Amino acid sequence: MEFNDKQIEILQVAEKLFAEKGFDGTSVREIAKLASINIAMISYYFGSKEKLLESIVLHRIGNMGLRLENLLHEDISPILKIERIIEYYILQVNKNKHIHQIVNLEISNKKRDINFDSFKDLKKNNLKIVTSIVNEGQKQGLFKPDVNVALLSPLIIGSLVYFNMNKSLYGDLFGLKTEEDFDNYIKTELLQHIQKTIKALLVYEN
Amino acid sequence: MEFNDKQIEILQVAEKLFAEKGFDGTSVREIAKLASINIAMISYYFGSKEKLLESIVLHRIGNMGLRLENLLHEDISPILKIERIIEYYILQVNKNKHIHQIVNLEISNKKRDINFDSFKDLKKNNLKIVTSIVNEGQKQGLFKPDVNVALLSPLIIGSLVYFNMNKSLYGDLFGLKTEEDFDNYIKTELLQHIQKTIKALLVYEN
DNA sequence: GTTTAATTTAAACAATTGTTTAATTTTGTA
DNA sequence: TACAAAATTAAACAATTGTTTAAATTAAAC
Repeated sequence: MEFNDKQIEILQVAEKLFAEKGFDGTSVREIAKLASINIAMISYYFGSKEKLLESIVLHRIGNMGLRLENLLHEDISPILKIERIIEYYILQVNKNKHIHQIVNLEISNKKRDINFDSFKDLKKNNLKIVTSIVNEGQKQGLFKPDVNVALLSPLIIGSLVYFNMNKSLYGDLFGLKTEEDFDNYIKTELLQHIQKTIKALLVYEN
Repeated sequence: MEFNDKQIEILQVAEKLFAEKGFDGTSVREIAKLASINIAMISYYFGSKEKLLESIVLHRIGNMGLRLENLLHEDISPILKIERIIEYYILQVNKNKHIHQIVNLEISNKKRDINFDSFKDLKKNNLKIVTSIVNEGQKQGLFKPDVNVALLSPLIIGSLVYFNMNKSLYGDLFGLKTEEDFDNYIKTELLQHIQKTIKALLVYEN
């Protein structure tokens, strides 16, 4: 699926609004207004409001091809690999927070019939890579056995999502005022905290 | 605020629908139909749809008074206390998953002007309790220093929320088919995994 | 320059939205 | 039983929803 510049502009505006106000909470007229186009263009280009959402997902997935595979064969310690993966997850999800917000909002919405399988496949593939790295660390005697690797990403992404959802609370607690403050905190403190946590879970103390 | 039986019935129906389809995705007519009442009763009892949502929050908060305080003064190890707290969190949030789903959906919705401060206060109070328990463990030399306690609940609740949101994915991965399977998995595997993680972060290895 | 196709527009469409009205029924009280 | 208050109803309200229409404009092709 190829999108021209005008279509991409619409996708971006809609992505922002859907993330902020939800799919049902956003009207096509709002999108049209903010994108400076006629309402009819949405149906003209995408067919319907629902298909617009599907296009957003498709468009974002296409530009989100993870490069986790590269990590696999790098000649660094499994510990460092895990650290890098966590950093990559946090930065990636935070950079694309709008689409993640949308997916998180809509994925469990029972009335919607939108296909998020591409997201699911992405996650399954990432899990395979992380699993093989953990196995590598275990073979080298660095990592503890009996770790449920599939539950690591709920920890990483869940923490980030919950942190972002409760901006008001954590803004109070950590004195974060601007959007930039939040971004900085996530990229430093929160990231390090998650790395520390997962290392504590995986790695033997020296 | 006191609610009669009929009002509570409406609150429960609305809570379920809001959680499943979102606030904007649920019409008052749906609620009225499922609760077997006339549409006008919603305005009559609660004033408006928005105030209905506020009533749901109020009603749930009232029945959610945490008993974490009791744990504080029990004569058990800080390690056990932390385990208990995590168990309590998971069970409590999972039991009230509908209202948590709603709050998570709506708390970051920029168009809504609903007061979730009661939730925020609850969280701040819980944080105080957890902090004092962690300090206790640190004084006893059981816990490591330099742990960001405020980031523990994103880990706990975030993991659970993310797990619940991605039912389809984790259903595939762990072979969970029914709602009961999920509930069981959460109360056993996921709970233990989170306990293990946080203990690894906090407690010195023996 | 003419013709065809693609884009853009304003207007209209029917359906649904949350809320209110005014009449009716039920309930509780004296 | 008679009265007043509360509860319930169907209908109407105006506003907003997503989508379509048919005409007008622009761009591309020949």
